[in-house]
Amino acid sequence: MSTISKENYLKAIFIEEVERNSHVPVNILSAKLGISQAAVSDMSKKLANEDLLDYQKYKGLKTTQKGRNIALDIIRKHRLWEVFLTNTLGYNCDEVHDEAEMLEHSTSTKLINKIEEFLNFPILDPHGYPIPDKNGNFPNTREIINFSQVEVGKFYEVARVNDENKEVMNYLTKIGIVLGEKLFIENSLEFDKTLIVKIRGNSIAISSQISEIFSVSLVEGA
Amino acid sequence: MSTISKENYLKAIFIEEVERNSHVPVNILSAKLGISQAAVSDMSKKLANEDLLDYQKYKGLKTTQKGRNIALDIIRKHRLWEVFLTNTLGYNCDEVHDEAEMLEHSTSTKLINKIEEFLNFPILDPHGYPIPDKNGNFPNTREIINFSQVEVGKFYEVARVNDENKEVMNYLTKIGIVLGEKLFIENSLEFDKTLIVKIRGNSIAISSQISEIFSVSLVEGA
DNA sequence: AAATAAAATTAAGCAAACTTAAATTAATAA
DNA sequence: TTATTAATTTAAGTTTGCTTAATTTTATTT
Ligand SMILES: [Mn+2]
Ligand SMILES: [Mn+2]
Ligand SMILES: [Mn+2]
Ligand SMILES: [Mn+2]
Repeated sequence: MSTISKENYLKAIFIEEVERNSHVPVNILSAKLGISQAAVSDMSKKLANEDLLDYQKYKGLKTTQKGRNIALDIIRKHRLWEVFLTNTLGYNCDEVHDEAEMLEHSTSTKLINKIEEFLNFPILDPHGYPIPDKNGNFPNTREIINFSQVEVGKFYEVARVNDENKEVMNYLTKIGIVLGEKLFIENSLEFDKTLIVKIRGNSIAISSQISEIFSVSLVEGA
Repeated sequence: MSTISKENYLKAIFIEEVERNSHVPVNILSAKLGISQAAVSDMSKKLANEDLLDYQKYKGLKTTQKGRNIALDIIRKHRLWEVFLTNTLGYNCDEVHDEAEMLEHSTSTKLINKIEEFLNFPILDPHGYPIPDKNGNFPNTREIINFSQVEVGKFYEVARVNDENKEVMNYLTKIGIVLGEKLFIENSLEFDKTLIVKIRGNSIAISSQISEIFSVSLVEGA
């Protein structure tokens, strides 16, 4: 049986396994969910018994096809709610994540399909993450790279911003890193990978830690 | 702490205590929530300890001011969601109750206030129940009476239909008892209180059991 | 008023989802 | 390779919200 807790586990595991392209260590998930490792270990066994996780002791966690279907369903609900809150109700995009984190578990398939239609089938959420369709398929989107991978002398556009930490989001917004914003890479400092970036006419420095948490797409011939 | 379970208890108790105008017996709540009497008895103690219920052994249940505030908040969320599902997303009104029953527990104050504004501050839900405002006050509405109280020879308009039983709702819809429908009381059978009603040009019989589950308002000088 | 029935409570137990502490396994470093 | 550290699992215990069964209280009949 699927519960709120299990849905949160499956979603977090799926997102993490895709990013790492391999099994997710228990301690990573534990930190991400803010739940003890013992509890994660316990729950993993249960999810594996329900054929939702591929799990062997000490080998980390990965969703099965069945588990992935649930994860994608929750991700779809989460991201569509975020669009609804932003576009229809006028939320700021740093205020939608926590609401969506709750709503995603109280939303029937019928309801989310109606919301999707009402919103005119958006393909990206307010932070730039892609929204799976009702069959769990992601839309085709522009190629994006993490900001730490940019090259000096090129133009980029902010394409995706991490949405899980409000403090971080606020900081990014303050320095002008918001979805769709254009920027030019002026320089990269050798010793610590700090990037000097021209954005809205100002030159600012962006530390390597900050660079990790947002992504951009290349603006051709700019 | 307020949980989904406690919210459901408080809402059900409040609605029932208002209808009865007195404390709610444990067995009634038990039946209404589909939970054993033992569990209700247990939970009542906990809610009373949190000063949410006025409860003494064997004396039945009633919300305190504090409990009533929570109940009204949940009722407000429930009914506003029902309006949203019906008016904005095109649900039939017999399909909204179960969805709202879930959503009501995953909705922040901020969110429901935005929804209310988006819907232009409706005062009735799709079944004719009044929606409390953000201070927990009910709107002024037309006087309504239960259909079992109507008088022969008068015109009425359907003003409220029970929304908790889908089967019942479907039946009512089938015989034409839908919100706003006009009807004329032709006769009342002495022995079993069956009412003969002219509705949409047809005369139909409505049993006393059916009469109990919807309400009407008098149409003056019709 | 006593007997019976109904309602409510108490008792005992269970499953879910956590916790902390102890034990075990795996990874890393000397 | 052995010692140390880090990651993971197991064990034991808690809280919430239920269950059924037994007991007690209250209400209804006779
Ligand atoms: Mn989010
Ligand atoms: Mn969630
Ligand atoms: Mn309802
Ligand atoms: Mn509910």
